[in-house]
Amino acid sequence: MTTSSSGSIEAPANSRPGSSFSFASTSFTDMMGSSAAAAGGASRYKAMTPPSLPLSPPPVSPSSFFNIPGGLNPADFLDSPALLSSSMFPSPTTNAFASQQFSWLTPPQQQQGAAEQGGDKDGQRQTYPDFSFQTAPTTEEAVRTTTTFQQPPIQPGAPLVRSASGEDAYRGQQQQQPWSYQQQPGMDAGSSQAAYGGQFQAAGSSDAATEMAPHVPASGGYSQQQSQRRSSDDGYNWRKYGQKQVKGSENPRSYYKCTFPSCPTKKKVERSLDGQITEIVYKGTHNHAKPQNTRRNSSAAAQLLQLQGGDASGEHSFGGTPVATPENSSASFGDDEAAGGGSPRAGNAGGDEFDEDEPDSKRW
DNA sequence: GAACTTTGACCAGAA
DNA sequence: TTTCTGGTCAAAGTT
Repeated sequence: MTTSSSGSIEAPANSRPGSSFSFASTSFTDMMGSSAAAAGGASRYKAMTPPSLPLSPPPVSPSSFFNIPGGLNPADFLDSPALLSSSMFPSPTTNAFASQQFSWLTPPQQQQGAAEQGGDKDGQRQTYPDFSFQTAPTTEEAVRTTTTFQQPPIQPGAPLVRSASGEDAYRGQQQQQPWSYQQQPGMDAGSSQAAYGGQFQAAGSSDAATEMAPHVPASGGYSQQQSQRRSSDDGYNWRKYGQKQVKGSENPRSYYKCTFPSCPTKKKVERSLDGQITEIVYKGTHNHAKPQNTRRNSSAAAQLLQLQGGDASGEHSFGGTPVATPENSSASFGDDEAAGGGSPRAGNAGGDEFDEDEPDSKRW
């Protein structure tokens, strides 16, 4: 079984360019990975919390990453109902935005069923441009998770690209739109995604969030280089072992292996020329728990949960909906970049770090 | 010195 | 069989 997801959030068409943003969601598969599997794979969760509450404030340095009109308090912006409006986030029940952006997608479980029924030829890959959790794989068979990032949000008519391998994925569109946030060159999608959609989780089995973990530039000067070097933000450690220029795509594809001994999990990451992640494909499942006592497993998620009214252990709920715990998930938030270099503001809810950013944590 | 990235070369499967 | 392509290896360089 294969799970994948991708998604995007876009601001209402009439929103102000400076205050709107879009982001491509990560699959956050790991959020559901082990836990869901452990639970029998029957659980399905949906992120109810809007991605509007980044664990960290927007990058301090000027950037097109997130433009906030002058005079607009970022905090206010984050609290703005507009950011939480249904027009920007999928309905928890329909997975569709008010604009019906994702009306085309099939709920994960349905897709799974479809795959089982032959809906998906190989039955191995599906793309869920929504933010709902999916049942984690229950077998050891290779699981491939695709996370497709898009610069502009998925448009209703966006072309669905099917790769030679039969993988479906929405590719990031090259053309940029005024209302789309622009990721800083060199800043991986994780940063942006985490910043604006860290809470969103899609299902999967592995740790899809990898590249998307919240390496939000720390106010104290987060190392962008570090951010790029570290390929994993999903709680697992990855080692890049190859890079290829895939024919038919101008984006180089990088290959990563889980560094855990004997762990067969691999992932492919495609980045656009400007460094934005356009696709992530996971292959295999981790045969180990996420490394602990690592910054990767930082408590960003925990804090997030706390912010959401949950706690860092046990079952949490976003807006009343149970979600994977930081422990069992490799949600994008809570990784290296996020925790370690990236988002100290993630707080120390679950750990011992980020003290220097406590002010930020409190602020947020 | 360990861990990681980079990058050219190699290998295997598909056309 | 040959060619093409994706995936992987491994040495060298970097952090």
